[in-house]
Amino acid sequence: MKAKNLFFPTLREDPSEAEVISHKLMIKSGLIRKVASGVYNWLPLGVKILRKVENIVREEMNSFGGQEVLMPMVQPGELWKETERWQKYGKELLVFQDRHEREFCLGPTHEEVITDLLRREVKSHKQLPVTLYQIQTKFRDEIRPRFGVMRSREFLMKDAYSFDLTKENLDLSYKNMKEAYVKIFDRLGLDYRVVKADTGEIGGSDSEEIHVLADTGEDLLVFSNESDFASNVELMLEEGQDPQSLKGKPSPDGKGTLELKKGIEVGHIFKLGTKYSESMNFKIQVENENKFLEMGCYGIGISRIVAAAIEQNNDEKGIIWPEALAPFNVCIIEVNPKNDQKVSNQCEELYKELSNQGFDVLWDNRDQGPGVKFSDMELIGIPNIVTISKKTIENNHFEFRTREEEQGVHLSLNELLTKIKG
RNA sequence: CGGGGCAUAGCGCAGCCUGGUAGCGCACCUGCUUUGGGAGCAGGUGGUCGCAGGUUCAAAUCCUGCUGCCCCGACCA
Repeated sequence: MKAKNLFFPTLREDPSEAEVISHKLMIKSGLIRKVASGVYNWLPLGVKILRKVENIVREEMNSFGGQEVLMPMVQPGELWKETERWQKYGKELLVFQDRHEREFCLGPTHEEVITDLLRREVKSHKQLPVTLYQIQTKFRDEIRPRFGVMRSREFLMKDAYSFDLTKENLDLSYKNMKEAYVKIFDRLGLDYRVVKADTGEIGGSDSEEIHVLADTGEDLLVFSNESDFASNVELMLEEGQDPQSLKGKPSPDGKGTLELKKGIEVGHIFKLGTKYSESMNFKIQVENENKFLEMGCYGIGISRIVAAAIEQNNDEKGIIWPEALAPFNVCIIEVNPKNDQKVSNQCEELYKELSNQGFDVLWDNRDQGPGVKFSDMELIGIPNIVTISKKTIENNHFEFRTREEEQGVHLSLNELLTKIKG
């Protein structure tokens, strides 16, 4: 893509509305703009990154046997009354009436809708197990939205639901999903941990969270320094206990002592058991018995991952995208093309060559000085930077560096291609 | 909802204390120059000072109410 055709309004100064680094950088680099508190526009560059995350999640969901569906954002009140969450979910549930004064809510999650869907369609154990997922916009009327898309009211989420006949099979589906999650977060290239978690309002038995480690995280996590014990502190605290008091204590599994770290919750997997199948009467006959379905639910905060990735990967110049999330693989900085007609020509050639090789290239052909181009490309975090100028043409080479390097190296076309392929 | 802060040009801010009809930097427009790290000079465009009411000869400035936004807390798949 040519930068002239990309709508990415970058800012020179820090936006006054943002406090945490990821929020500042997302606004500054033209990924998002605020519409209202906790509600954001995603601009082209932001959408590109969102899609990268989505696609990794989608690929792994599919390869682990999940099937994609799309459920509505607007949900009828009756379903929520069946599970009694119409009352219990609290004010986070944004409710309203349609013109016929029927009650609806904006979906903060989809257990009710998916259970309703499957109880109508699944009549035999032969149709099981089934795991469905969607990537869709959720709305939770947070008491205090904050830190941009990190804790917004409207956000993009992948939510998956598994349906099994027995607890043993639920265990398998859960384990399967956990594997998929590990695969996903490995591919995303983030420093993350899987920790034991509270099951909270949503109910159920086992539950684990996936956290991206970052000092600005809202959750405190405890780890053993010797074993793989890891938990959200919530689970370890007595009433009124100071989390810091856990530090240095022996790990509950008897191996090592505890240490604390902060994390951003980006995924959560649950064994729901029969909580929803019972309240919504979803059962299937096996032999002479009617059995309630064993359910699991599995969330990933897609938009939150974008913020978490930035929180973990930035410097004073801007974002440093992990390869898997970068909106472009390479940018070509065209330095002062008016100096020499050949500059643009060579940019065009390289642009075509790299594109043909399957790279997503951003050619900065804007009518700007080199300083602006370098700063912007660094701000938006393109991992590989190629510079073409009168000088590089006279010397018959390309200048190349990665986002994190200060100094460039001089390369031939072939060397450049190998380098970018990494 | 409790505590704190902010609201003045597209963005970042000053002016407010001590009332006299709005300013700076960046951006934007025009021209010339410049061209490897956010260019220079000259000229220019752009504001119901968040909204409503009050005090006053006169309000961005003082008073009251409201709204929005941010931060801390409570809350939170």
